[in-house]
Amino acid sequence: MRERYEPAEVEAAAQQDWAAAGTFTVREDAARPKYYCLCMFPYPSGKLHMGHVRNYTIGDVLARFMRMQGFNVLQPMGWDAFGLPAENAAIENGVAPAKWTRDNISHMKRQLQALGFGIDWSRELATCDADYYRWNQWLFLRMLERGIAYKTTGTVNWDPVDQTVLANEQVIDGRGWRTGAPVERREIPMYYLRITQYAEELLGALGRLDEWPERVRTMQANWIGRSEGVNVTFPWRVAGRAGELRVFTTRADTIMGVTFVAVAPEHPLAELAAQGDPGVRAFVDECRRSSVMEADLATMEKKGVATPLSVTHPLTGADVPVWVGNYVLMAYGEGAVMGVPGHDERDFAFAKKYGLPILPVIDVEGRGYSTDAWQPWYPEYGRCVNSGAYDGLDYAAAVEAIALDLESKGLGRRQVVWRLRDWGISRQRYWGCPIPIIHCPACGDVPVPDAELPVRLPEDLVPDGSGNPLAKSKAFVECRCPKCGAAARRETDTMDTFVDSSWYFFRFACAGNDRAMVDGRASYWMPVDQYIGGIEHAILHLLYARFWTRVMRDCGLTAVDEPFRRLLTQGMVLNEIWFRKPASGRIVYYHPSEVADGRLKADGQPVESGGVGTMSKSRRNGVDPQELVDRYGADTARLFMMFAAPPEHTLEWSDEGVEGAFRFMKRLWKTVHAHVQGGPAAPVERAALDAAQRGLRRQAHQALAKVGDDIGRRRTFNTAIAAVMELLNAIARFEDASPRGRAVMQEALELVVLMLSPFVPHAAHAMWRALGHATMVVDEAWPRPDPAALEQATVEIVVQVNGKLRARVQVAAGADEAAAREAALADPGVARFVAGQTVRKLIYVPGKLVNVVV
RNA sequence: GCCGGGAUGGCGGAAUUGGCAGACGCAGUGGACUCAAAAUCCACCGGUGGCGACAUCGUGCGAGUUCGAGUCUCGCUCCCGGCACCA
Repeated sequence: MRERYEPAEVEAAAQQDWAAAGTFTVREDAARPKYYCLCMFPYPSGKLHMGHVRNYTIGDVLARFMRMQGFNVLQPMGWDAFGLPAENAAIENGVAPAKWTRDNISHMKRQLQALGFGIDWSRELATCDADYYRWNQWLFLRMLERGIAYKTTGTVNWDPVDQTVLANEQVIDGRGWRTGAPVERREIPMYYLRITQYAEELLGALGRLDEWPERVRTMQANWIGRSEGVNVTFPWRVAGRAGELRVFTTRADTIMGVTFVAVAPEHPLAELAAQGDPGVRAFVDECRRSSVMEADLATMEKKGVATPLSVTHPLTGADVPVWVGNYVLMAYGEGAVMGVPGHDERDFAFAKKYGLPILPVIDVEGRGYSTDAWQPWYPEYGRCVNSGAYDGLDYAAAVEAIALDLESKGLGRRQVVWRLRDWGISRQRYWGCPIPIIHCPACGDVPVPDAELPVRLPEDLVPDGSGNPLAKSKAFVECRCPKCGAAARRETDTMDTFVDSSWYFFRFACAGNDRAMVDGRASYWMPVDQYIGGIEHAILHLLYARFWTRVMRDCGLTAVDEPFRRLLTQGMVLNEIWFRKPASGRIVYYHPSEVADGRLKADGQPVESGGVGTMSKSRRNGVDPQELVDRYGADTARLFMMFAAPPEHTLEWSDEGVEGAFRFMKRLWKTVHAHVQGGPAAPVERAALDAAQRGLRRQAHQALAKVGDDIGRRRTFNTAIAAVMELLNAIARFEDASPRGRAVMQEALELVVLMLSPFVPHAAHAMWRALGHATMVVDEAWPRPDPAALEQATVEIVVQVNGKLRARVQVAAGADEAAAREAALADPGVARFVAGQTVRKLIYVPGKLVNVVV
């Protein structure tokens, strides 16, 4: 063992030893309990960022810890390799997305290896490989057969200059990101997956995901959005035509307060009205031109237009005018609402603006209602008034009575409506998984036969920003109809990349099978025991994966329905933001390393602080993990990230903090070095130790118990590391070169190395060898705390008088209340506060505390 | 607007079941070593009063429950995140 800690040398040697032994290559083994530890796979954007390092360090610590607990641990890694950035890079640099992606993968793989993650690389996959995405296509065809996948028209953002479809993130302030042209809405045919069919199950099962963060479960529940209500029919008749307008409402109790109905601009009734009314036509067309994004819709002014149509109130028979409103969403419920201005804020505003009558029909605890101005309590539940037969009923009774009456007339039924919508997976993009459909002029849309899968994506195309290069590739598009053999066109849309990430965890478990999507190996490994990734995937990715897994289950491919048993969402990595705002021109950002005490090092002039924020290229506050590893080694980088904050919190970058972690590594190394210079130590003779030796031994075993609990149960890696630091501080104070002292020292250092080995595996590997072991520390079992070491003859208890801390006294370990009372009252510090008063009561918490109440 | 989470020293954070507030680290201060600096080591490090022992206040604000509250209850303030014209 060298005296100096040389991370580069230590880390290369450890990695070589692991590789030579095939340490992380795992096989299914029915005799051992399995543990599948998975981190969300990265998008190969170029190089690793700090968020990756944090994510994969958390996973690696858990994987190594569980391995030491005796589990057969699988920790795989792959690449979420399809997506828009590869096309953008192609547009900028003229490089094919395939080459760009694969170059990035090989670079990032080397970086991951340098960080020492215990990954089974034999299972690596990239979603852009045909032997992966062929199974996307295969399962898509099964979904078509089962009616889970279907085709219908959908709305997209259309850039009229580039003649291309834009993703939502390519629309900036309603304009195309490259052309600046106002974006239009377009209706085009797209494929959808019927996730709504699984809404009830996806929502219900959230309750059983008790090892997921509450936050994520709530977010998913809100997203799925279950509403119970009544679907009400308003019949209409106009110029010889008749029909029924349906609306959904959760407030059937207010139905007697309906003074208008409003339909979405895309609603068939709006179209009908527009045919005979230029005013309505103009309004509907205006709505169509506005943004497709709902966030924008929400902030738009509420506007509407009256139509010449009216409908019949299902209970009163009154005529109710039909309006078209821009605030009515076609995609939710029936695309139409009943207007109850008395008790709905939007309807109230709408009625005020257009002079529609406002009729209060709910009385809330006798509070006075005025139609002059909206009051926040107007939508509260109460008793029906102005409602004929329903007067006096409360919310539940009124809904019940009204639903029954509507049902008996055939003009309504109770209904559950979901906010969740079906998943549109068609993307008019090149770099994605081709949708395996052939369009035949005679046979229509024909699925590609299984035997012809995969439909391979040509890898030599270079997008130029206008349209989808696939559509321009004759070799790809032109084909024969599988049914009739006639000339046909291949579908050029590709799948949403969320499809790729919805089942990759199954594929890791049965890598390399070219005959089936999954096999028996997947039933050994699945479900994933611990999944780790960013909170930004709390809704879409995790919901799609839960859905896709259920589809696989219903296709008989797996018995699992929840893919991820336990979920950890790690916080983001933040850094300081510094900038200057010139009088004219754009804000200039400075890297925190260029700034000291609020001044730019280069010119000594002040810069403005933007607080802390996520590391990003645009704000120039990123820290490159590579520089960190080059300078301090992977172990220090890993240690700092795990120590600086609990895994779910945001982590503020601190160069000083990294220095602190490095200092700790050097101190630990030096301590081990100094110890092993003394030659081999004898085994600990438990019975023959003096007080100081027993003390260190107790601290070591206490730390061991805490660290095991912190990693295994609490996942508070920061406190685990703090406990080891505390132990090392105690070790440093322990100066005892006697044979017995050296034996205790040897044991304590071995425990430190074992406890730290999940965090700093390379240094632990070297120090374990230095401490005299032929084995690799990575193969060691997690030690059990020795109960004998934890025993104490006396314990310190705190003494309070009236709840205020007044003294600490030593009592025998198993002391009863009488003994504790005696010791407490005998203490002079306590006596001072008790003197002259009567002890009314005495609380004793054994081994901890006495509270004297006077 | 609705839902969720949070607020503890100069900073990141700890206090796990209602029982010693501030573990551990960073920054800072003083000292040792050094010609000097870096590195390293030692000590101190919430406020106020006191030479000191010690006392006293202190976990966003206001109440409450309790022998005892950072932790529980009620009411506020502010911050962060999610959803958001969802009928």
